[in-house]
Amino acid sequence: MGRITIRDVAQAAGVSLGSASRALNGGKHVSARIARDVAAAAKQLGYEPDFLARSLRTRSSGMIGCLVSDVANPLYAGTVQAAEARLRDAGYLLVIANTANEPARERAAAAEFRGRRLDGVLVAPGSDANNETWRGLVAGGSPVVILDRDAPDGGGDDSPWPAVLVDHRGGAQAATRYLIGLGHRRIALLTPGARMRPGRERIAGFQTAFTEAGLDPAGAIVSTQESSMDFAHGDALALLGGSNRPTALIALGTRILAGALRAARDLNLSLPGDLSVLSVGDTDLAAVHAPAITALRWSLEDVGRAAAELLLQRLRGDGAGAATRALLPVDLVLRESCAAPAKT
Amino acid sequence: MGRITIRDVAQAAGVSLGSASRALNGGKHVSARIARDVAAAAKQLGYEPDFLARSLRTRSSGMIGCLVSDVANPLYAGTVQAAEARLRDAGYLLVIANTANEPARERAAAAEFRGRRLDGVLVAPGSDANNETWRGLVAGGSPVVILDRDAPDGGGDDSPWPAVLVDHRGGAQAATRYLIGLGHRRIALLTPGARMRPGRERIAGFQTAFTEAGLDPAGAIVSTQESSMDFAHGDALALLGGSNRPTALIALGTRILAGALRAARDLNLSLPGDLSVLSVGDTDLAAVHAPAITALRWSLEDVGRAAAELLLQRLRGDGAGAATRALLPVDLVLRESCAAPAKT
DNA sequence: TTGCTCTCCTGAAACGTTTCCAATTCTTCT
DNA sequence: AGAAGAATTGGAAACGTTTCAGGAGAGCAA
Repeated sequence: MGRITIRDVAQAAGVSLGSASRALNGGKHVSARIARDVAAAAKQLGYEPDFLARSLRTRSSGMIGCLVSDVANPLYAGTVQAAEARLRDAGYLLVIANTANEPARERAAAAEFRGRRLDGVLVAPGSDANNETWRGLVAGGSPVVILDRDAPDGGGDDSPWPAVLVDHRGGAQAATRYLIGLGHRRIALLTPGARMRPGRERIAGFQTAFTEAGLDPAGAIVSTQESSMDFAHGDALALLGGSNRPTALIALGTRILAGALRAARDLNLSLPGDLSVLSVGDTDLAAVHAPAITALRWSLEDVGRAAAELLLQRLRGDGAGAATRALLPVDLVLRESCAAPAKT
Repeated sequence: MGRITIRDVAQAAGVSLGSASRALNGGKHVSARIARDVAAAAKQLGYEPDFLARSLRTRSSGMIGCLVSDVANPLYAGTVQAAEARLRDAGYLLVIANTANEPARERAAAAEFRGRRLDGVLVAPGSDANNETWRGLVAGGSPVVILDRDAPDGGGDDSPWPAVLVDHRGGAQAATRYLIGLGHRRIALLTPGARMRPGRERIAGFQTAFTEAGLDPAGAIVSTQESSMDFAHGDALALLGGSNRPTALIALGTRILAGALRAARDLNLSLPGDLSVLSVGDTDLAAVHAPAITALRWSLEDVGRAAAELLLQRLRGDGAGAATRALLPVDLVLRESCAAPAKT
């Protein structure tokens, strides 16, 4: 005695297979009597439809893929969670694939997704440059929504790729302006490399703020690094220990920020007296550190939700008139870690 | 012109459907010539097998579900990531379902998993008590591995449920012993409620350490709370502001720890002079805080990996002789946040 | 040569749905 | 009343794969 199929339900209800299917799917062209009988039979037998069979027939798996470099990174985790919530409400399941920033894994995951006939993909690859991955995803034919990355062919505003972007440029610019306004003239930006959009945009905004203020751009010190705490620690030590050290620091995320803070502590620099620190991304660490760290904040939930919404739009088919991209704002949360630089 | 099926491959190679299938699956009873021709044809046509159709026939979806209360929580995210890596190497895709601790969502997800014919499930429900969820999962017939939770019917060591457990009891006991050894006699434990295994075990270990030291158990103050920063902040304020305040604090995770640290700062208590603080879970915050927080640490990666391994074992069928549960150790990482209490 | 086993191969039957097509019944209008 | 049209229904085909039941040769012993 195997699983209960729709066939059993039809038999129990005394109707044909097709009618049972129509009745269960609430389709039209079903009499009230049959609808009732089938529903009753289904309930009584404890019938549960088989998604696999259904998918095979309808060519829609009801699953969305999520290609992301590092789910354990809080910045992604929050996004994924929000997207999952929205998608599951819409009846989709979310499949995640961690790429650990390895192109090979990205390609493998893209191929896997294609074979599994996923209905759509949310993607934030480890590098913008990796065209292979993009091609692989597109080949599947299902809609793709990009999470805070530039699409391969011209990231212009008319790019055909639906995307959810965060206004890192505007945020970085606002933060830099703020520090400049406090009197800082040498500011260091510690960020993961320009390999990806967030880093690129932040650097652009950072430098724009300098030039628009008519300041010597040499004061805008960009230090790119991998997102490792130890690495950032070493770099920050070198940066802050040298002569003519910056008077303010903009650091990305928990890890780099942590490394920078440790370095400041090692050098006995007090915050914000000797050094102003500003965090890109409002983490628990920034909020609770003493002194509390002024931070750029954007909503991870909004990113996830917007991405899900954009994807659902495409899946429903009304992709024509709808917006193709969303630009989410970044706010500057003022706390205690920034002040005017010490007089020299 | 649609997708390329195995039928096209067979035709191109000039063999029958069945032969093509066997050739591609590397099965026996295939001549070298056919194997070669089929492989060539498949490659030339760019054939990619359809997992859905295959699944329907083989009754194995190649997917593992992961039911977890909060993926955005770093404690879970790390585990999920490690599990995903191991499972994907084995050819499985990981499907996540966030339950946000709502039993209704848990039940819905369990039903969804059943309908989708997932091959196995990794589960860490929001509450041990919710038998509905368990029943729903089991009904699917596919193996279930539990992540750091007690199974419903008697969590004894001979429980039939494969599980990966973390030795929170041992960890809490060691931490408490350490604080007692420093001279503390009033210690507060801030942890999410006893609703779930980790909390229960920690409380048990905490209290055991007191009784085994022959101390007044009234000194072991257990303060349970939801994992919200603001909540913990308020509670910690009340706890530390009152008369006869504890001289040491054990706080769980980033959020509660952050709340507690904020409270200590608000009350102008210096660490570790006025108050010793110990973190359960080694987060970035604990590592970088000034002073650095002594913490209990266990490996999230190991939990995920072990769970995946346990599940794969079942899926391969050799569940009989294999170990049914793993108990992972918890280490005490000594840092600067604990010291002997001030003399009264 | 005959019978037997063994290997390789083909054709067809599943897996559980949805959906198309044709057949039937029920309305409704002239 | 008769017929056109709509609504409902049953049966079968399809989705793309794996696997089962056998058939066609080939090798080998008698």
